[in-house]
Amino acid sequence: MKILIADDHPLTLMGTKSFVESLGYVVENVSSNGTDAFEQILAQKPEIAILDINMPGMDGLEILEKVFIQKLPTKVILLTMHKEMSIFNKANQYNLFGYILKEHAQDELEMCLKEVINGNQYISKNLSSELTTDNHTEAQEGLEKLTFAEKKIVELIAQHKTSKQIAELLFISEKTVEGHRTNIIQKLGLPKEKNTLLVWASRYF
Amino acid sequence: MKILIADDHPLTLMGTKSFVESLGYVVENVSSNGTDAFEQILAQKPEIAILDINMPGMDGLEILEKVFIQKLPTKVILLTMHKEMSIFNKANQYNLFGYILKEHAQDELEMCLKEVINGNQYISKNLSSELTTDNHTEAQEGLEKLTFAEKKIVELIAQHKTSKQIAELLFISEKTVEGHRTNIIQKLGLPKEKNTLLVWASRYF
DNA sequence: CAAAAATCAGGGGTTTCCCCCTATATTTTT
DNA sequence: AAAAATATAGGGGGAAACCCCTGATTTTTG
Repeated sequence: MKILIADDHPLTLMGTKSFVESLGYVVENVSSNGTDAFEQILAQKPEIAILDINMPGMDGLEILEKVFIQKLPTKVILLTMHKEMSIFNKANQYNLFGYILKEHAQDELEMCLKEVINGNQYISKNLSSELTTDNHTEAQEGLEKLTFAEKKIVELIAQHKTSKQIAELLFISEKTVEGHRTNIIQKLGLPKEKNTLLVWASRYF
Repeated sequence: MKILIADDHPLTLMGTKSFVESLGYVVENVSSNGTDAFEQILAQKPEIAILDINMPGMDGLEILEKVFIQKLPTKVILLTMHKEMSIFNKANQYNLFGYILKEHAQDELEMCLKEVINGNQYISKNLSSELTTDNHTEAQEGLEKLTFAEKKIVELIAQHKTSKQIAELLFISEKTVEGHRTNIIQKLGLPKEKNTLLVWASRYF
């Protein structure tokens, strides 16, 4: 039973590792960034991967998506601070095995591992009650309305790229980028002022 | 040598605890919220308290302040994700003994503990290089360079007014506003990209 | 399969920001 | 008194953002 744990915060990584080990499991691989974690999943094919959602490079959600698409045998447990239903919903499309809030990890991780090992899904009990009190959703709610291509463009706008530069980066026409911009503004419900999208992206992305 | 550790994330708390213990120290108290942590400091008077800054109830900074005001013997080490100079500056007014970024905890905590036990202050080596990207003070410093008329214009830019609208509001020519804009950008040292002033004003004003 | 959605691409237009330059009146500093 | 800073204002121009409109291809979904 090989278990991989990935978290970009070293202390949390160590904490998770020693906690899982205290439950009697063997942690064979640890990783502090998403890209490395996925490579290890590819190479080592661990039975279980406990992944933080917020990581540099590739986040837990992206790894889960890749694992699902490539039909890898690794069962993914997402460990996160995010109580948002949106992330959970997204993750749930990719055969997610476990979803646990970091705050309740100590109470739930043991049960979760047992269930996941038996092939069952385990979702944090506290999720349903807490996802009502969500804080910074204004931006994330907006982002959810966007398609993948649109989100990519918002990301580049936040990096102060112009439509021309974005077009070059994505190998598409400047006109396409402009079209996306118009749609994004529409979807986000931004006021009809100049550069509101730039300001929005700069602030919330 | 009694050490107290407080962190609201159980996994990070455990990680920090086991790491500190692996360095040969004894952790006598742990706490997952600020209020409880301070009560334990009051009751147990540990030599050292390693506190997370972001905690519910009372944060690390508030605890540090109380410890300082009440002249408690506990030496406080703040463990944080925040690279901001502002927080460090505030903390430094209260006889802060250690300031470590979570990302570098593994490299620095051992040295930090040694120094703090010897009565010395230890500040994260990585702080100095990273605190250049401080937001609040940088903005305020920038504003101080501006004249009264320029500040007024920045204020209106932050309210999403265009140069034309600003001109009408201030009963001056649009060209004057544009001239001020150019000078403001110059004084603030903003990069030569479009709309940087708008983004700057929106964010920092 | 058919409908809907996403992605791509173009024409044409307006407004805004920002740049270059110059210039004048007033006030402040040296 | 001379120099510097401040606030004012103008000409002209380029780049970008955003608007309107249309259309095609591909992918997803019912």
